[in-house]
Amino acid sequence: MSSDPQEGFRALSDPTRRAILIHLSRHDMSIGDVIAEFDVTRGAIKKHLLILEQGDLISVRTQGRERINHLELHGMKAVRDWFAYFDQFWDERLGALKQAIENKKDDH
Amino acid sequence: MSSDPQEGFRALSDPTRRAILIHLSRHDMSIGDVIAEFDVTRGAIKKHLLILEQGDLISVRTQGRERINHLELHGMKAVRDWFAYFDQFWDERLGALKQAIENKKDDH
DNA sequence: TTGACATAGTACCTTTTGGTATCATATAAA
DNA sequence: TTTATATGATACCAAAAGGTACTATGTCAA
Repeated sequence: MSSDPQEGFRALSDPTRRAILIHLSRHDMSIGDVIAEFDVTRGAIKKHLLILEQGDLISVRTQGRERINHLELHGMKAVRDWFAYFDQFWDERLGALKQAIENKKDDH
Repeated sequence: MSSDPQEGFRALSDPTRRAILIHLSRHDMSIGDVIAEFDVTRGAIKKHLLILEQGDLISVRTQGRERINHLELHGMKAVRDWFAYFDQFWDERLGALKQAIENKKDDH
């Protein structure tokens, strides 16, 4: 059912890549835009973007001579699904979720 | 408020370590118990357990000549908290959670 | 107290990772 | 059609990761 989270976990294990995801959550960015936000070379950023793409956390489309990076949550879902297993051991969270859903019910 | 998830993400990026966490979720295990479940040497497992401990995903207590490993969700919480930011981009999520809680209800 | 058992620690090896620098290619603009 | 811009690709490097083998230490049991 849920795909292998390995590439997603791998992609998320680096702080620069997580920061890139936060940026992309605000708006799509060209590679140049991303580079401007960090103090590393183009080569390094290019590799990070590739790993994020392999983890299905971003997608890339060509627009003229630019390459636009876009947040893609498919890989994130695989990771979240793996996490979901541990919810049963996490009382605090379950209570909060239950309440959230009770509240949701009231909206109808 | 929420602590740095880096060590947690790092610990979760390896499939063997994730598998160890699943095992520990069922019951505490000595290092020897963990080794018996995998096809690698004691040294390798020892390193994995150390990294899990650094990520606050497990705790270890001494019991006689054994060292008992126990699932510890503090590090997991740091990781989940980081994830929470992305919930706003994920519509689908609420439906899945609702279902999870419905299933939980049936167990009672 | 001696032997077996459970784990710790160290040294070492290979592959991966995160990074750089440099060169090549494609596209937009003058 | 040059020229500047945006990106791709390759080779290279140091450090980290994942693994092994071997030795040392602490503890239970006969």
